[in-house]
Amino acid sequence: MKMTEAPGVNFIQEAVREDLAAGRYTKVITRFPPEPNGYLHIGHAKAICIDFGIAEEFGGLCNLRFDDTNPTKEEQHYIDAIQDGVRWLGFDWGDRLYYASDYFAQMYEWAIQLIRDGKAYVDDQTADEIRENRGTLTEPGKPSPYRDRGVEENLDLFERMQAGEFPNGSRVLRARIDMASPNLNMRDPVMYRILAVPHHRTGDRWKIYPMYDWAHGLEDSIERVSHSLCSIEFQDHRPLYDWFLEQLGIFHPRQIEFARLELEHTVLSKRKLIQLVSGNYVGGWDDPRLPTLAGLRRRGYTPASIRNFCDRIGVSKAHSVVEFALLEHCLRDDLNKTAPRTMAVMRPLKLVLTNYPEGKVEELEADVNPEDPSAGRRKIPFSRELWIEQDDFREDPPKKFYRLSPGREVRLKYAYYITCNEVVKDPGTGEVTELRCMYDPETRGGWVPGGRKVKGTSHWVSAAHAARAEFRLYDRLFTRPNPDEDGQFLSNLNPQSLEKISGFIEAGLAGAPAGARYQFERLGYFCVDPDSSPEAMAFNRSVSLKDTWARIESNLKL
RNA sequence: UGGGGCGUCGUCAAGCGGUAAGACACAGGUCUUUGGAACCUGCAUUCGGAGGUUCGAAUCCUCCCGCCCCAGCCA
Repeated sequence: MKMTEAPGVNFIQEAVREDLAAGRYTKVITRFPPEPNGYLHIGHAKAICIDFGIAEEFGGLCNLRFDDTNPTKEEQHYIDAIQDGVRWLGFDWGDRLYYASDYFAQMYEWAIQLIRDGKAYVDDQTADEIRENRGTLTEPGKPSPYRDRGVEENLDLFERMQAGEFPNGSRVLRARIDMASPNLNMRDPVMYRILAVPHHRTGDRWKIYPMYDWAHGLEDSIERVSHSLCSIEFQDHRPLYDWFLEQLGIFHPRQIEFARLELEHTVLSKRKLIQLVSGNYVGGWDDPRLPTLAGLRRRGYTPASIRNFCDRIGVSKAHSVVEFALLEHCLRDDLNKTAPRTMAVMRPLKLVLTNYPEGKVEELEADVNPEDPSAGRRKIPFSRELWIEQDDFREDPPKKFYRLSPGREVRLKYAYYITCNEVVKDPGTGEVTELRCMYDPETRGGWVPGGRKVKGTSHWVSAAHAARAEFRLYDRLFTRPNPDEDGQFLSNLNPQSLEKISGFIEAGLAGAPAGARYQFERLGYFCVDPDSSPEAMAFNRSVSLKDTWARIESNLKL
């Protein structure tokens, strides 16, 4: 890594810095405010990194606040899962765990204040009427017939809304702002709706629930949040956010918006993710092909790699779609330094060393991680019959193919030089079923005293010692970079996004705990899936190693 | 066509009037018991377009073009 990288100050850091310098705020408080109605995904990870990152950078604090203002969609188990996800990502909110629902009483008081000031009114129009009278993008809205109701009547009606006297949806409380505003959000937005349904935290205490625009700024204000960071679609809501705070004359946080993350070949909208899960297009919220935190975690992504990714994509207001390759790079970068190496064969081809004594077993030594000498060495059993990768042999090798072929000598990693003498085929299909080779006893460990070089090195496992294992190979979930480009994202699913194959692992790996990560040499990074057992190990391929040969070969074909 | 926002390399993204950072990707090379990693080299005479201001413009002004968001009693 070069040290020429600029300090990198994004526009939010700049704004916070200025606010502090100007004395507008004395302490930086941010918040991550998920609604507990779904699972966290990598887009949330970006927001989490920004929210907690800004707080930390300026010596402040970040609140974890559940924005639980809509009991029809929210559930306790989402609250648990979200906390688990934030913690896993590596962030700590300490004792700053808050709920919007804890502020409902205060919000109610403030609503009464606005009614008294003539700045809010109860509207008896139906939802359809409200929509029709809101006007359009080019035409102003029409005032509600109830807009000029007297203060006492509004007060009475509002109290009775909360008392449960009216059916759901029959009335709303609206802010009295400007029905002709070019910003639709300012055309007398709804503050409360009647929703006599039990809330997962407040039970049946409330018959009315606050809307986002009314509630969010108040929540921020109550918590003395200095900088309320959110995504770009809330820009149009900022005038309203500010309006409520001004009318109430309470502590006024600053809302700053940034572009949300989009990733190629996947979807990050709650709605689409739900469709994938409930339609059984994937195995669940933690399907390793999903960009959910649970999915990435099961796939083998490390928290550090995701944080690093969020760091590298930067923060701006420009609509951006990041290539998947960057996320993969961040994972490889992390795992290369930390993952223990081991050998596994995904697509086995039998190899017999004809001059190696039958029944003999040697213990050979190998690095656990060549990038990290402190990781030590490990022992691997070697014997006469081995499994190697089918891809490592070509009967008729193309140009630049350095691996094994008839008459050619290659190295078995950490073991011996071998030469292929005979190719055994299935007489029926012509398929290569076995390679018969000779090893050079002088090359033990994979070195040759004189310096005779060999161009290829293959990984292998001893047939007598290896354990069977399942490998789950994942590919992009969608074939198109922008899956919903045609509005038909479900029809753009990649039918080859999951391939399960059976191969061999070093025996010592059986029994490795779920979540354990390894590099299978020359193949990629894998992690133990939770549905493994010592007798039936299953490994998820987190990401492959870069494959130069595959690139050369595909360039040759072009 | 109302309002808001955004347009700098294939993808992100610095740049804040003084003569286009960096990362990923890609291409070539060195090295190598992972065709991995590491290392080296190359990769925007140009910043959506056109005018203008200026000794000097990606940065300032004007007009134009394109993309995104907003008409939930969702957040």
